[in-house]
Amino acid sequence: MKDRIRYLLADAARKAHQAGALPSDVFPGIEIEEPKIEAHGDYATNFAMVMAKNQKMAPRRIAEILTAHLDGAEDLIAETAIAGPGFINFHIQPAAWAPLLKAIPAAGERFGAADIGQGRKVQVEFVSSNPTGPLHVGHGRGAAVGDAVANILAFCGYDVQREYYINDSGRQIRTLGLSVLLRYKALLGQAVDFPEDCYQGAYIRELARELHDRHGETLLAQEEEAALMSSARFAAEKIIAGIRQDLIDFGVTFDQWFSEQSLYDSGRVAACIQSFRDTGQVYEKDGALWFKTTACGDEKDRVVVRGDGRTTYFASDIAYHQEKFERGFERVIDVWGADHHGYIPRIKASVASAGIDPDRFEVILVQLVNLLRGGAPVAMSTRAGEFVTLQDVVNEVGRDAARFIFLTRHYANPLDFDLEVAKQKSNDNPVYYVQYVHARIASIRRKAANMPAGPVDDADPAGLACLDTPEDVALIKHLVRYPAVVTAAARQMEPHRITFYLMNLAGAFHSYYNKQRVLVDDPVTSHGRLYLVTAVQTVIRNGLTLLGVSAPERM
RNA sequence: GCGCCUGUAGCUCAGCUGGAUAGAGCAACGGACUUCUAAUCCGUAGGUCGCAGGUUCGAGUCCUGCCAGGCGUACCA
Repeated sequence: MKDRIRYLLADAARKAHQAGALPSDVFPGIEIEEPKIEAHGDYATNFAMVMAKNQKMAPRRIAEILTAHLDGAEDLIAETAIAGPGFINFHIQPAAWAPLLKAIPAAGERFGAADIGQGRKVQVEFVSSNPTGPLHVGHGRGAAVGDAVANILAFCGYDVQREYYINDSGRQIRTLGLSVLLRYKALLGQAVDFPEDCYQGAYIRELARELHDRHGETLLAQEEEAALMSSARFAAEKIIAGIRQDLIDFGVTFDQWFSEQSLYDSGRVAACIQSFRDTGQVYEKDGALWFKTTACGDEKDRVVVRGDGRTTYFASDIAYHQEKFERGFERVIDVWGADHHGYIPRIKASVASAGIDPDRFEVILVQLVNLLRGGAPVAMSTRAGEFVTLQDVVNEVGRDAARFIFLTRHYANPLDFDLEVAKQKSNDNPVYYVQYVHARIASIRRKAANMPAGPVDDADPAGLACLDTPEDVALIKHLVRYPAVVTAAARQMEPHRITFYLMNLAGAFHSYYNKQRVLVDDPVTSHGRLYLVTAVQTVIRNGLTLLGVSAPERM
């Protein structure tokens, strides 16, 4: 619809210039917007105001000239008006709306998609929780955001790969191994001193029991280092398997699980460091090896190899991100917790050092989740092992409610997640409000199948012509907006735009439902309205699918 | 100190990359079920968009400076 108006305006501007009414033939881009106020019409443009300087004319005068040269628009535009400092407002013919619906069943589950990716390869890396414990709610938000962003980009024509990076190397894995090994020894009757910096959670004891089930008492006979590594490997594998299952239960799957350790095993980290030595991007100071990240805007240089010869976490990160780009991704997107924001400059610096445009590396920083129960904060201490796991939350409130709520805020804002509210099947809980639309329409369609209203999936011009009440038009206008919302969500990587759109569309539908009966005595009207609500159902389902939320037939 | 994020109705938040008179939900108050699902709808009320400047025809939106809150600022991961 906007494109048609844009075309008409461009045509009018050209004709006005040819007729000598406009001095310049240089025209700015045409922005069409939807006014907030109904009296300002269905669409409006600031076109006349934007070109005022160039044309050296008053905006309102230009608007008059433009509207006078609008041509061939009678069946589309009922009325134009010039308002304020020079807006042109367009009132669309009520009958012009309904035919737009035909695009929805025509595209079906692809409705809303625009090919802005054009097959370009994008990687979205998310969750990537350390395999030292189960996922908690914060990871759940990252999972919901990452998965939805990946869905949206894929829907919009990108070739998307989802990846989970496993930090299965370094000191924390040793700590995990030690924690489990100590609990294992205690289990076998040895007196052990359990240090405070070991993982305290109950799941560590559980892992120790499983370690015993698998290996019996054989680890006691091994040397300390060997036993520790056995314990660490066993525990990490178990935990990763648990994380993978938790994510499956949450509706999230990955194309690849990438091991940090593999970067060391393949010699990739060492090669990376060597190449930086060769190109002089690293230097020695105080016995350590430093990377010149300040050259790319970081506030200080960063250590890649410590004085004791061990590499830092940053070293493998450098190698990892270079490896990503070598795999051919045009864009590499990492979803991180907001507490990691300080790492962006150094990773960007490392990417730039490898001769890659750092803008191709993007980070989505997801703010933290405050878990509440009935308004009261739930204790979340990782160190003490007291935290509510993602699995607990999914079991308690359900996958759909959890995922939807995670996406009801811009990710840059902290989120209060109240378990009691998430369980409520009321207006407080928007997921049911949206899903209810789908179920209600499914119910109408079931009923219609038993009526002589005829087939509903073909557009009947007479039926469409019945869709001319203000309620019909309001609903159609909502549906027409959907593709633009998807495009904006993809460009900005902001899934919450779809969430809010769906809540608004749901409101428009529920309102319609209470005002207009779909199945009425007149079969032609019934047909038209059934066609309309079926289109609503399709858009609701498409949107929910992008968010990873189900669209139920019954509730 | 420095860096990033945030500040919009009593509460929780949107605001389509600068448009016209500021938008929802919750909470409050008053209404609507003999009907395709009341997990719904309709109405009333609620605002100095943190503060102060600046940019221009026009600012919640962009720029600068303050104020407040969160997070970060390791040869930790």
